[in-house]
Amino acid sequence: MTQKNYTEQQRQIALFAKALGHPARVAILNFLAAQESCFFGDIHEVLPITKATVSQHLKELKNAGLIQGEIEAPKVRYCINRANWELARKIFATLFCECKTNTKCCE
Amino acid sequence: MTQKNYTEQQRQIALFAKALGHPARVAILNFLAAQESCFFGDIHEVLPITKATVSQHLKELKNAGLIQGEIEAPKVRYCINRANWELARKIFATLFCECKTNTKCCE
DNA sequence: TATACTGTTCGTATATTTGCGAACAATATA
DNA sequence: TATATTGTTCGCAAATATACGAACAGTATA
Repeated sequence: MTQKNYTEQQRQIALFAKALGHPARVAILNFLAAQESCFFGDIHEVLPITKATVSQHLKELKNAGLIQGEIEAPKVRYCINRANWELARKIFATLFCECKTNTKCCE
Repeated sequence: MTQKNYTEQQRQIALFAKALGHPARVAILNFLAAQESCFFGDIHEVLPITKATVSQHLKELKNAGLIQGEIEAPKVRYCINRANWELARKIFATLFCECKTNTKCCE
């Protein structure tokens, strides 16, 4: 089989999508997107999982570049990474508008 | 801990996102979205993985509702599920537009 | 300095994902 | 009827993901 690689765009979409691929992480993003920023505890409070697991999910979202956090001792403040959030918005919009026959999209 | 469940919307996003969470599946969707429909073999031809694995990825996309396939003996024709494609487009657009301070999005 | 508070990291168990070759099923063709 | 073509399914191995409690680290407070 010849070498058929995936494009950078495809890898980037997959990376963002993977981060969005768990309800807890979607809930975290919903929560963060609805406000300027908030503390870890506030996020933990609205989720049905332990703090260890919340911390893990936050780490993944951070690795994907969708959020960022900074220490504000003794708490940690989290917020959406606006630049990448916008990038993600565009990249997903592009993907879903690449449909040949759907007259309803891209309007 | 009280019961804090995820919303249906959050589960749906996670479901779609999970399906998009692998470059091969993104490539398949790119390929399918660019045309009316095509056969399994055409998809396999542009991917760097074996047919067994391609078949598996197609199954996942089908389970997520993003594509559909029908037998056209001895081949199998696949295409985007336009209704759910549009739903996905909307649901992702909504997610990414729920940002409080980003002036660039939702324009 | 001791204690409380806030999160992260570690270790572990379990489940899911990814990928492959081989076997299989169904139809088409020689 | 035998053989080729087209995909799917099976069985397996390796890698990742998910979740938890316990331990830990850092700062604030008594």
